[in-house]
Amino acid sequence: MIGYTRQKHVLIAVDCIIFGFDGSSMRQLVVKRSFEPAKGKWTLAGGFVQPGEDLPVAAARILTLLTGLEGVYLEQLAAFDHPDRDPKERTVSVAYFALIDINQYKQQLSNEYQAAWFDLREAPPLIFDHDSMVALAKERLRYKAAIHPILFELLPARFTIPQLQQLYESVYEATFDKRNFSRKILSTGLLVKQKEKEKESSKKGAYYYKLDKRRYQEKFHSFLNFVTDPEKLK
Amino acid sequence: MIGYTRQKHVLIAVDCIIFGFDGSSMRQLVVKRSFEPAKGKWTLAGGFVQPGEDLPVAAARILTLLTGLEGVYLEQLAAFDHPDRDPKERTVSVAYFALIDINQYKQQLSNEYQAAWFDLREAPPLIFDHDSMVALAKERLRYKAAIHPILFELLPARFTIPQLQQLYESVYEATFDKRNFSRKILSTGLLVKQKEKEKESSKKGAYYYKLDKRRYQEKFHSFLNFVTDPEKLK
DNA sequence: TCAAAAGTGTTGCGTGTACACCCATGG
DNA sequence: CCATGGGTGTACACGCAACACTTTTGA
Repeated sequence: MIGYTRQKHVLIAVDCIIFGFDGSSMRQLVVKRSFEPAKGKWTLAGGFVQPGEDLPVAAARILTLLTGLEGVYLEQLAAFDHPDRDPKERTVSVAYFALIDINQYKQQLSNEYQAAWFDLREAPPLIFDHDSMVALAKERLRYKAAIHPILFELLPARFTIPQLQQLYESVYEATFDKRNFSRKILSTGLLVKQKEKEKESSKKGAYYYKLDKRRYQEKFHSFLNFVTDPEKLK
Repeated sequence: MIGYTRQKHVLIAVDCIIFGFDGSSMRQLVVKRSFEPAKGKWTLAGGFVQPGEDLPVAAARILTLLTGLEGVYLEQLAAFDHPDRDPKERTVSVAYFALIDINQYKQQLSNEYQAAWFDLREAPPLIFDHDSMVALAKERLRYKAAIHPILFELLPARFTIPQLQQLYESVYEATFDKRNFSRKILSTGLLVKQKEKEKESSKKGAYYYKLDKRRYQEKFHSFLNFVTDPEKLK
């Protein structure tokens, strides 16, 4: 407990792990770094926190800059600060993970930043400690999605139950029984059936559903226990 | 994405929420701040991260300084950085929460720092945003303890099942059925019954148990579901 | 008419919960 | 001998998992 003078000052940055779902597998958005060190290498979207900004604001700014989207799901993951994580200067980075609807991203896409979506299982190595940030984010996503209905953030406003199941299956790299899955999902009372069907991916067509926003807010903190097997979480 | 030059540097600090269990209720350790601003007010144990230290090392250092204990359970909670959270200078603080055996603390107690244990329900207001750090830590503790067997960190090496139940009851501010509780706890296979009994708090005496360290490591990530009612978690 | 995906019901089993009585002992 | 807290067993209900067949329709 020492006074403020003579304390070392550090840089403070934010890095975003951005998840999306392309209809069949989970993807993450990474960019090519535009400055030294490690220029041209793949990296998480990130940047320094600006004066007057707090961390969530900085994370949201970076996300909007890259995707054109606002109001997306954003959650603080952890602070990373190994003194030598950035070779140039001591930088503390606070990682955030974001869940976005990949279709909206496509509409907004500007090619200003060299960004690319990679399948989570085939992503290239990233700079510094970004790979461990991603690993932690994947773990947290599984953990949280087993308990709270956050995966809806990855889908468009209208979606079908088979699409939702595909999403859960790719997050957990597992398969679920479709009868049990739909019953469990519907029993939450979170979904509202629509009159229209999605007819592209099958002949019969699957009914669209929408989230009941009111119940979603209310029930967000409820345990849903989509995944019971503990091994799938760690 | 801008170069490093001309970026603002900030102070980086660590604050520790230290939980203990006195046998009947949950307590937290707070200290009187020894320097301006807010000198003399109650605050979390904290300090600036020193050059060459990373965050967990700084948190452990602060904890050892205050309690004399080493190797205690320590987990990163979140980074806090409202630009005006510290009135003197922009400081990013990373909060950690610690679980310690309060009896060991008493043995090690040095009065060098003006520290005090408060019942969680009767703690005084703390400076800056420390109250919201504590609130988040309480939430995280409940959340995590519902899933992982972390509360053992708050007990001595030998403990009885009634003591353990008292601990869970004070964490969740609820009461549990003792028959169901002991069955559930014993079914984890985490406990080893001892031959001796604890005879102070009852005439019959309650058997001591110890943690099976090997199984504790193995099963740490398992769901235990001690608390099923979702309302108790948020 | 057939292939491909959507949708739906039942049963068994295991886990959680509610609940009541006996045991050991110090005073 | 009695008051206090410790320890145990059972029955019921609910939730989860396993499992197969019918429906729709585009090609």
